Amino acid sequence: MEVIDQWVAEFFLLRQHNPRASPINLISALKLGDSSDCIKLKISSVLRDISNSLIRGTIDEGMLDLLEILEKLLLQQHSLLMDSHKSAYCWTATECTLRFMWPMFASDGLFTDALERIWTKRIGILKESGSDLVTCDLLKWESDLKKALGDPELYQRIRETNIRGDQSDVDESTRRFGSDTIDIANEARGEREDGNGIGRDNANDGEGMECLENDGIDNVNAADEEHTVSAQDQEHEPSLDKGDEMAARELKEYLVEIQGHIDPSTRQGEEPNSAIDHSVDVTPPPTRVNRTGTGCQDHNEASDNVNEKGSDSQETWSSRVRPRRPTPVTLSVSPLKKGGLAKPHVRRPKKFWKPEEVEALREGVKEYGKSWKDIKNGNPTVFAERTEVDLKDKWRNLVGG
DNA sequence: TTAGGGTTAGGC
DNA sequence: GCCTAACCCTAA
Repeated sequence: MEVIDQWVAEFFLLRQHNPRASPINLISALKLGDSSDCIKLKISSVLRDISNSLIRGTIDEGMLDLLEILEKLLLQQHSLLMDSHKSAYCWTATECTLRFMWPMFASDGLFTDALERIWTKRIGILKESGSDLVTCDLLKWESDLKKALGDPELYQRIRETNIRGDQSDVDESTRRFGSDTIDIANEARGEREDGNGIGRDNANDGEGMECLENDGIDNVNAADEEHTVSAQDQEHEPSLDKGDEMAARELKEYLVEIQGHIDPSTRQGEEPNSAIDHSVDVTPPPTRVNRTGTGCQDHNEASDNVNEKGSDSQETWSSRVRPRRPTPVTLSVSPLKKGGLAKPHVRRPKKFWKPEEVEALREGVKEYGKSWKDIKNGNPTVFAERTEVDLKDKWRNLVGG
């Protein structure tokens, strides 16, 4: 019976795209056991909930605790960390920082505090422990966010390209695309489609937003999400607070259960330890800052965040910002057929082969034959700026073919 | 992923 | 205009 329950749970996790529905409910109802597979399934359900929270903008820093605990649990089971787990951590950390960028400025201090609290202290500890949660993307975000502190132009650019879309200034046809939904969902699935995540950004993403190696939070379908959330927002807006409150409570209870796997002394009904429950109050003062006419827009006033304290009646900020794209990384080789070039049919600048490249190619052919991919992978430094096709073409020239 | 034909750009 | 090297496209 438990096997069937697992199937049902897996099906639910794979198919449900409603950010307002918590998969934890079903997992709990099915009364799954504590086997390794079941725990992974439960972890997946938590990741799905975090994904939903990101989509809805209801993420808070307590999620970072949760994700860190999940990593410990997986380590205990000698299981590998899922990419979606790492991505969730990166996005959550970034989201919890970005929310302080709008409408405030760096000089207001809250952004600085968030940098110190999340990136310097929390992630600093992870770095020291060699955590797998510290990914390339996370480090790039850290670099950019800290750089933005002393660079008003970068601060402004990040702020403008990562805030949530406007709900009042845009016309009806574009409103839905201004929502977090499509972007988050695109991010989640897009990189599976185009490999390197290149060339799929909208105009706001600007130059260089090219790198995303992870596969995002699993199972999110952009079209479904977009449709679902829009419809849900329209149909159920009056009950948002109550529903979110329940989801927050479910998630917290679930956290206790998961933590129990790590620390048997922690059991259902007990309060999570302080490491879990010390999520900060990220609700900024209720006063509004005048808009500056930078193209940034006013945002949805409806509060949909009960994970943050005091959000019942006052506006919160988590619904305004969310991580959008990984930080800029310039590829050394343009992807030829994946839309990575600004315009189609723009040729790469001609780059003549250096003698050491030719020599490495000769050696590579001796070792691997005409397996251009292996040759390139066998000498990634020398061939950093060459594609497999380049290698093939050069060899053709060399042998006079 | 690879092979092979086509295109482009620069030198002569 | 021809040759060459590098880049691009497409079929298998």
